[in-house]
Amino acid sequence: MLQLGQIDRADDKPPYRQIAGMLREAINSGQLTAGERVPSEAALSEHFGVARMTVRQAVQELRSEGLVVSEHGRGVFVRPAPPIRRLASDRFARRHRAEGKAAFTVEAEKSGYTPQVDNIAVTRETPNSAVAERLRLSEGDEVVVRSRRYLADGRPVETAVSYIPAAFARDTKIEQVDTGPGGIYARLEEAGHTLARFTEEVGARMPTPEERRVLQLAAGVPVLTVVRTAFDTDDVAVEVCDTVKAAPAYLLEYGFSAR
Amino acid sequence: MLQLGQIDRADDKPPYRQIAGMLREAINSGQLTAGERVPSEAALSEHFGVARMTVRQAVQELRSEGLVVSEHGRGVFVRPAPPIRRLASDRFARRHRAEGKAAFTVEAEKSGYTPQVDNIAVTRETPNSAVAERLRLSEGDEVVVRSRRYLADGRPVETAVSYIPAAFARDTKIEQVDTGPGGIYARLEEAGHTLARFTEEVGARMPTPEERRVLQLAAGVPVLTVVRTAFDTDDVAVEVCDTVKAAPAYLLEYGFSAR
DNA sequence: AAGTGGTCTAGACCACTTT
DNA sequence: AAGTGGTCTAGACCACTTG
Repeated sequence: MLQLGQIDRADDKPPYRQIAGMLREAINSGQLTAGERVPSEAALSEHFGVARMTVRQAVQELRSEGLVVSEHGRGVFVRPAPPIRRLASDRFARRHRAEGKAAFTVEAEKSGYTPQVDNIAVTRETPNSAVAERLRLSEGDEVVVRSRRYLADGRPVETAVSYIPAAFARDTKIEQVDTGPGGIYARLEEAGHTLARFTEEVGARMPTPEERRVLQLAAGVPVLTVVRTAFDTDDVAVEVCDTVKAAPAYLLEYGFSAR
Repeated sequence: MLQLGQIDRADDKPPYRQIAGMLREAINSGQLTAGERVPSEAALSEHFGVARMTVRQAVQELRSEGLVVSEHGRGVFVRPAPPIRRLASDRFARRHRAEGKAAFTVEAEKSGYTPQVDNIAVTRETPNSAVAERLRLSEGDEVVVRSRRYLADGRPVETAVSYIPAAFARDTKIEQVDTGPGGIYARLEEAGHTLARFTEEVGARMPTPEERRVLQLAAGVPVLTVVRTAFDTDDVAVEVCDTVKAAPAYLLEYGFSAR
């Protein structure tokens, strides 16, 4: 059974913080390991001699740090660290497309998980200003919007929305649900837009409730946002891809020169 | 005065979520703008006809999303969006060092804020395995550890810890608090380690309580982590720099080729 | 002094999971 | 049925900020 100290009523830190601190320490020191159940709120409330609401406040603090997740009717558990997926910036290299593989498939093979894509939707829309600016579109130009969700071993890890100028998608499979081997980048290259370079803008924030639902994120888990723009050999922006990734599941790798 | 609806007791969503939803909507729709005060807990509790604890739970939800911040004795305020600092990957270009400017100074000039560095500490330590591995050090090799905190217009935005193999720091200013114009990269180059390339590994997570304190982060604000490794022209790793950035204040920009 | 959020109590009923 | 977390009530006292 887990050993826990007692509250010091003389301490200026409020009881709920002291309790949170002791539980955090138990997790960090390995007394409570990943997946293990934290003592029930009733047990903690009795052990520390405080009201249940006070214990709940302590647990809430750990939840918001992402240290534990609670499951209704089962208990509170130490969050197991998900396998980290390293994304190297060569994942869009032409040699992969030449083999008919999309970027997500390439990563999956390298990291050894089962890739899956669902919730694919394709529409045609007038882009918002951020997308229009990146694609240097004129007022009224339309884009093909491809949204989808990626899963690794059945767990959602990322949502992505691609925006391709409608003019570039004409007479290609880009506007169909199945884009064929190598994905949209392969289709763009066949249409004469040989890809030359990409830029990525990386940020992080807390997810919206909608994103939490789609990515099945526990409370207190942030997301990484990556907006990628693809340019062809004429330095024309041919695609903007807006992705939202479950932060704990990713490590992004970039390289650049000192010149 | 802010217009708010009423709770629907027949709705399957609990009252506190309905209240959180209405407040979130008021913020997103612009009825409540950045910096503005949210109605007091007493006022909300009376308006909705619920106990104060129920209102607090709603506000807690918004706090954990980073939408609002509360100030003891003053009220709850819509969080103003901080100015975003875009970090381009040319910020370590040699031309900047040649002008005697460190990377942080370069960004500051471009973005128009006042840069500041404090909490500088320099020690000599045996590195942990992650650092030792990146620097390809042998058992027992020491590193010079330089830690500091960066502020923009007086607000903490980033902490950084650099690890430089002690062998490379010998007879340089690297082990002194003031490293001179152009910073440690300029000193490394003077010592014959001309820089060739960098790699960066980017992730995001919730901050530790210590990081929240040092970066003065409100509850529910994630951090971006960037681990940069610098290589010289012989492809020897000469520095590892571990940084933790307040996520809302940053957008990282990277470019790479399609080859 | 008045108003604000921070913390806490001692209950209650509910929904969910497991036995 | 028993145990778990989820939600809620109706109070209380405190610390902090402002007029």
